[in-house]
Amino acid sequence: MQRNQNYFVQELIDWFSKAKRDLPWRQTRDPYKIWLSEIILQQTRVEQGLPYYERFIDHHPDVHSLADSNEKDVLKLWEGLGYYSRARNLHATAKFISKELNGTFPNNYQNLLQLKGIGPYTAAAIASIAFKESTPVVDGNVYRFASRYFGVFDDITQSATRKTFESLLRDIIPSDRPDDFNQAMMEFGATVCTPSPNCDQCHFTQSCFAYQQKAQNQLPVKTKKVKVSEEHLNYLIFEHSGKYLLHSRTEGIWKGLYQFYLIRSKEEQKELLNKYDGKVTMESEIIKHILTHRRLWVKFVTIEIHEAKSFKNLSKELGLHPFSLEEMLNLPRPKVIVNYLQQAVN
DNA sequence: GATGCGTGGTG
DNA sequence: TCACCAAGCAT
Repeated sequence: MQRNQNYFVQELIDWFSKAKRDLPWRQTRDPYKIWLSEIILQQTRVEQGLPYYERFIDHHPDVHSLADSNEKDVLKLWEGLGYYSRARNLHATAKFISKELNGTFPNNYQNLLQLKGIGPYTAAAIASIAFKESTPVVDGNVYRFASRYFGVFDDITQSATRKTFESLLRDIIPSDRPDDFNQAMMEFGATVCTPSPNCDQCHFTQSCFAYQQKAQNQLPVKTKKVKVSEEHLNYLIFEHSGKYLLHSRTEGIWKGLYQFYLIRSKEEQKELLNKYDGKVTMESEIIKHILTHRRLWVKFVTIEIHEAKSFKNLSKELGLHPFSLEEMLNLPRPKVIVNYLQQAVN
């Protein structure tokens, strides 16, 4: 196994030396230039970031020049690239390195990680490329390529999964060429093992888990982003002789806590009433109360939400989370609550 | 740990 | 058309 992995690493680095794109930050080991390129390339394609890199180097060839600039000018140079906090952090870090560190860059992963705008990926990239530290980078390309090649099914949207990949790669990253290995992994993911992979031009199909299992489209595992669609929270507030009808949640989050009756639905309130008319369910019994028992004071409060927001967070935001029974008895009158809810929606 | 942050490309 | 994605980070 170890022998096979050595073979994989060697083939990958050989491929990289032949196929790598000729990019300006690959012509230098100046940590300032490596750093600048990595910040620009965060969530940004090479073609989009390249002209910005050139412009920054023209205006600010070293960290002192950038530090002596002002934030407004830096933002002007950044204009159109997006994620503008990157520019503010870039400038702040340039000032820190220039003034506090006398222009000397931190030269290892842990110290780089302390700098503003530098997270796990960027710290590993700079440490390996500028300082030859054997620390693996894990970015979107690496997740894709490594999960397919090695057959890793961990959900990459879970932050704990980063450790799985770091550990796997730490075992195979060659200590003499961590820079080439890291860049080769990313370059391969960016040009061959793309989301819709180019397996016909891949060197590694013989030993690729996904290719052999025809699982390219199953990897990497990424839990689906929740589709954004409307949903209604229908709160039923019953009042009779100054008393309010509540119930205790029987399951899920907030089990045992009290709340007003709630019917979650995709439908508008009117369709909801039609849907439950005549059906024998707990909820329909409540609907019947609404329709027939006029002496009950009943108010429907319907709130439109998007599924993209978790129910838990939205409820908290709107102040709809259930209360203990004791708290519930001390609530203001329902009408006040209704007004509050409607305001919260606006 | 979930969420917001931006612009541009892709199938 | 549009969901998804691209060398992530801060909060």
